[in-house]
Amino acid sequence: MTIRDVEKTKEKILDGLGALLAEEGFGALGVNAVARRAGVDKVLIYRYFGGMQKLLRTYAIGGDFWPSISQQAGAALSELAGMSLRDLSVRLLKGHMRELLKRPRTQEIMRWELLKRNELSDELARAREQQGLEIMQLLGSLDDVPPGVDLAAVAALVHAGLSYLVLRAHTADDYIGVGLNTTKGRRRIENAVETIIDAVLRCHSDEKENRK
Amino acid sequence: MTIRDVEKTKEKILDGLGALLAEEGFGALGVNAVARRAGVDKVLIYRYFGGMQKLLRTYAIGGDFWPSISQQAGAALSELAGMSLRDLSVRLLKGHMRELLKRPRTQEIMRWELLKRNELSDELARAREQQGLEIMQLLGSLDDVPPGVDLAAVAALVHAGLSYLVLRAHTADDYIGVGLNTTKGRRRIENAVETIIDAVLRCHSDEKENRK
DNA sequence: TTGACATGTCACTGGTTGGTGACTTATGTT
DNA sequence: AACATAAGTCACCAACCAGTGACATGTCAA
Repeated sequence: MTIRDVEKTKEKILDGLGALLAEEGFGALGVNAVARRAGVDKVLIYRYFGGMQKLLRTYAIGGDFWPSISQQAGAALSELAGMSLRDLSVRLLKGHMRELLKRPRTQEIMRWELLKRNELSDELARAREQQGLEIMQLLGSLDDVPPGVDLAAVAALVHAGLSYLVLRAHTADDYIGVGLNTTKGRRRIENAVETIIDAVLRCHSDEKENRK
Repeated sequence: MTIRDVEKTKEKILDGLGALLAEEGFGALGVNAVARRAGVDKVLIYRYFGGMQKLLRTYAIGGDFWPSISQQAGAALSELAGMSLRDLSVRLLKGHMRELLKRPRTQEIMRWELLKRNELSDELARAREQQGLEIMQLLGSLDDVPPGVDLAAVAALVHAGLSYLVLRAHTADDYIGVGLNTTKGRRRIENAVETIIDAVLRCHSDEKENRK
């Protein structure tokens, strides 16, 4: 009765998984649920993907979930070369938040990544880690990195903070008095990023002697 | 045959839930699993707690999950009064990470909080938010907050970053090249906190004019 | 001691899960 | 036209799930 088109069916399955993930979260995931949502017999999931695990892998690896460096920066890679370390850092961090806000499915995958360690989570982490390192390489190549500042650690901390605040916005409205779901709150967060980057990149003297 | 002690049984159930949560994560949660783990008939969960939902609420609200302010600061409240804004901020943030690292069940609750919004997640968020505001009040009362710096937003960002890195350590080993499960990596993160706080609290001048 | 009730055990339901084998039917090749 | 194979449907399995009713038994008050 139905048209027989493998690619189309595969697509339906992946779309169904994505929709289910975005709307219900991964708590609702399962072969039956995905098949039902995709309007497809679940046996096809086994035949085409080899089971739920591999389907998830195909989905998470293949999709357009992870914004590229230029997407995060909001500019072509060629333009980035001329920027100052400060501008580049701020652009990338702000862009990270902005892009992540636009991608509910990516958020869902990130939430899912926090749960349980397995081969897939490791694979996702590896891919993401590589991009992070590329970005740090880009930043580190600039010559005005202040001495005594562990830029990677600072960037990791701020980057992680932005990620968490975006993920947290899904289930909470405020974080230490900062609104997570208002434009005002988001601007406060963006300004905090600027404040931190500006301060760290400028005030680097007497960092060492002060610590001990 | 068995001793009949309601309180003991309730405790067994809550302990079972906690152990299950810490070891398997909330993916494995359920009336049957908890009852099995606690060595108790599941019907008692319904009788004593009114179902899984309310059991979870009792668990999450009642337990010693959220470190107090003095726990985070690693000092009595009375001692905190004399500290500088810089020292207090650093102590609280570092303490937050340290305490969170020691509490796998709290981590699990936090992961769970990210998933789905409901009455319980709202209640947890409210309680946590209140403590966060208390801390900010404590910090804000000090008179050396630099003008033009949104301390709450900066604190929220760093606090969120530490939280995310701790949660992430469960399923990944690195974050932008920073080790999450090594003492060296944790020290880098702690130093980054210091770097940021130091820089933000000291370099506040010409913040405004520079932005535009 | 008797009776009432709280405490805990057991068995069962209806529904869902992941997974598999058998089946029908369309498609494309010879 | 005959055929092999791929595409999709269907029925079924054992295991698990949440939830409930019936029952046995310990505890305590009258």
